[in-house]
Amino acid sequence: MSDMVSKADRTRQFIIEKTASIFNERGFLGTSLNELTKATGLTKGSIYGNFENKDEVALAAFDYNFTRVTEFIKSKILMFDHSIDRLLVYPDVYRNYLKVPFLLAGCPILNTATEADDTHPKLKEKAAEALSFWKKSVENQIKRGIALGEIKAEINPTQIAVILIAIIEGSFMQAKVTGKTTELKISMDYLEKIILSLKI
Amino acid sequence: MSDMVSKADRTRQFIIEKTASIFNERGFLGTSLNELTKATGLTKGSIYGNFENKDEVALAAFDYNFTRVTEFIKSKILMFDHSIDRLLVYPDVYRNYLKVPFLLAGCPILNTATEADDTHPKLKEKAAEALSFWKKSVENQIKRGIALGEIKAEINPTQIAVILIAIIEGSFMQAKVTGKTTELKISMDYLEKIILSLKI
DNA sequence: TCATTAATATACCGATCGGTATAATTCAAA
DNA sequence: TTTGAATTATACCGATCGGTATATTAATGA
Repeated sequence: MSDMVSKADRTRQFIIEKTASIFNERGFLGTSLNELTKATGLTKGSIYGNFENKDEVALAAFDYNFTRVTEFIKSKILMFDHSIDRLLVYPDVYRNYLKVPFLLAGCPILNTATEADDTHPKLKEKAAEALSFWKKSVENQIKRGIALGEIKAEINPTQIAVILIAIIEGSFMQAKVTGKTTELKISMDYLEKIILSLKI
Repeated sequence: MSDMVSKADRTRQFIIEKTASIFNERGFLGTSLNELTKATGLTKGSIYGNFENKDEVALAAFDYNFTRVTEFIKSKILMFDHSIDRLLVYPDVYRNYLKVPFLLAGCPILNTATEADDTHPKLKEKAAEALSFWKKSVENQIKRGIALGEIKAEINPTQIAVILIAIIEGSFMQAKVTGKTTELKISMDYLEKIILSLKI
């Protein structure tokens, strides 16, 4: 064994990477196994040798999609020290979502949540966990700002987190369906003002 | 002919009414013709005698769903004269979405937009038109308020409309996926403050 | 090098998909 | 009451769905 990573592990990862964007773009029901074989160049048997069923591929793909966005945001956030600058990363990233390849098909949470909420409990649960993680991250960022004396102490972290997420997701949907970035720009300008108003 | 409405017209309407909520809840791909026959008690031949294909049923169902929400909101709005009171109808309705049967499965625009944006151009177009209509309605309500001296003249109607829609849709998604109304309550409280801040 | 196992490909399964041709039925007007 | 048209039901189509048993190939350790 050369590197402690089995062939199967690598193939599994390969399948996830090649299909994740398809799941995000077309949804669970909109993605057939045939498309998975086309995207990977593998056969059905090969895919089912690495995953139990379509569900398992979709769940892994969601994790991959969400992690990609999360890591991207995280790397941008870590470029700043001040809590306000860190929070401003959100409007900055989503304002330019056309330039972020893996955001072009939309936010994985929004896409998954709306498709799965009444049809696919396991994917819904994934979306719920991801949403909770995002909310917690924003809350912690705000709490950090308060602790460092950068953000007003009377600010309610949960409230700001919920509003921030709502504005991003809601305007993201508008942008996707209208095909224009006007609404997104308006919303991100507004979100910036909210964030700046937190400053002490 | 008894009432100028043909049997076919009535059957067509019957099919729409019986299937609209299914399309909204399960999506276009998630709704099979078998489910349509079960929901209506009609057969496939009967459905295809009144609609050209599944697309046409789904498009009609979307119109029906959207009209229901629109009419509901409109009736509430017309109970008030003051522009601020009228705008407050939005947070009031969505805050209590659990009590509005046809909102339980989610907002038709959000559901349709996220499923169709990369897969179903015709449905996407419907969602885009509906969104545009909603935005225009809010804008007009604000313009009316400005004209009547009820809303500050420096307010940008488009901006407020976009933000209002974003907050509603974004927090609605959170509510649906978490199964809790906490986020919705927080967001609607915040939206109320925004609306009240428009007052002269 | 050889045997063993892990990984992939082939070929197929029953079920369901959306859709349709045609037959049976119901309806409205004469 | 009869007739022609409008409406609905029956029975079926080919295609595709997710999934699997089995054969083939490739990688691994002795």
